[in-house]
Amino acid sequence: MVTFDRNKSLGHLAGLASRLLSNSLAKGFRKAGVVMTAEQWGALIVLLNDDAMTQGHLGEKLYLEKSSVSRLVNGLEKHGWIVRKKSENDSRQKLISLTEEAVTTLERCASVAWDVLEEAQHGMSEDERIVCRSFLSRIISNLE
Amino acid sequence: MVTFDRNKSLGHLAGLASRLLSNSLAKGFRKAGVVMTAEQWGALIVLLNDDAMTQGHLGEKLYLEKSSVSRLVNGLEKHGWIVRKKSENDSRQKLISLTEEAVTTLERCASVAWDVLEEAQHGMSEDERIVCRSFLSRIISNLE
DNA sequence: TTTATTTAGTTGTATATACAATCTTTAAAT
DNA sequence: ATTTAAAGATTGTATATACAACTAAATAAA
Repeated sequence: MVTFDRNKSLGHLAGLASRLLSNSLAKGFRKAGVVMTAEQWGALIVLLNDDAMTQGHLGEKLYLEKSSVSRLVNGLEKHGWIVRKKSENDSRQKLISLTEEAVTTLERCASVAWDVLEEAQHGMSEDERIVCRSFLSRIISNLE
Repeated sequence: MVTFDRNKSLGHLAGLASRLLSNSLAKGFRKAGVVMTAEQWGALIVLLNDDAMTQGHLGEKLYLEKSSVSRLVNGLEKHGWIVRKKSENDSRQKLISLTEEAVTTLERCASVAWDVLEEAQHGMSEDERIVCRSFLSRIISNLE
């Protein structure tokens, strides 16, 4: 007989924590008047810190398949948060950069994101938060 | 200026760890000759421990919307891993139960899942693993 | 230089998931 | 008893993601 206690499984816990975080972020943004998913938020933050990158580079940062990047960027473009520009050096590449509107919107979302992260880690000391993140980083590097 | 270090964000780390775990599981199953997603695996394990439950009950266990359960169960049914039976007490309900084939398949998958979880937690002591899971549980209960 | 290979993105297809709308059946209210 | 409300499940629609196949452009090989 297979016995696998799913409730104590790392996979279950990581998946659920991640999903609840994403859902809370999206709900918080919506309540603040911004229709934005957690994944879009993550991608825009990457672009905010390192603007005008190719889709391939964005995919490396987000650890996403190029096809997933393509569709994620489609959504960002539809919202008017980014623009695609053909690279002059290499016409296969498309450079993604944030619009002014995106920067304004991110300002509005930042406090929401902060609050959600705070709620998620409520009752955890700063040291515990650091240890928690280090465990997740360990898992990531183990599986990369 | 918004400054949000995504690389150190809990959301980023939890999301990526969860996604890598799911991908590794699916790849491991595929390599073992079973085409099964991590989510399907999770649902089947729930059913293995507590068979013949309604879709609503399954959704509670998995923390999924009923519409998501409906489609997840469609997939399981298509694979021949579960059957839907109308409840006799309440004809709105559908009782889900595992097939023999599912049990056999789960046996084959169990060692793969074990190996992936082991790989993910490589270098972590048993105590650390427990602490890691408790952190994730804390996050889940904070957001629930 | 012509051909073969690699690289960057897109599109097809499939599963995962949420939210809203709908349908059917049961339970509650009048 | 009839009407209203609630509950269980499905379907429509949208985003997220992976994998495979494909297109176009740049590089390497011949």
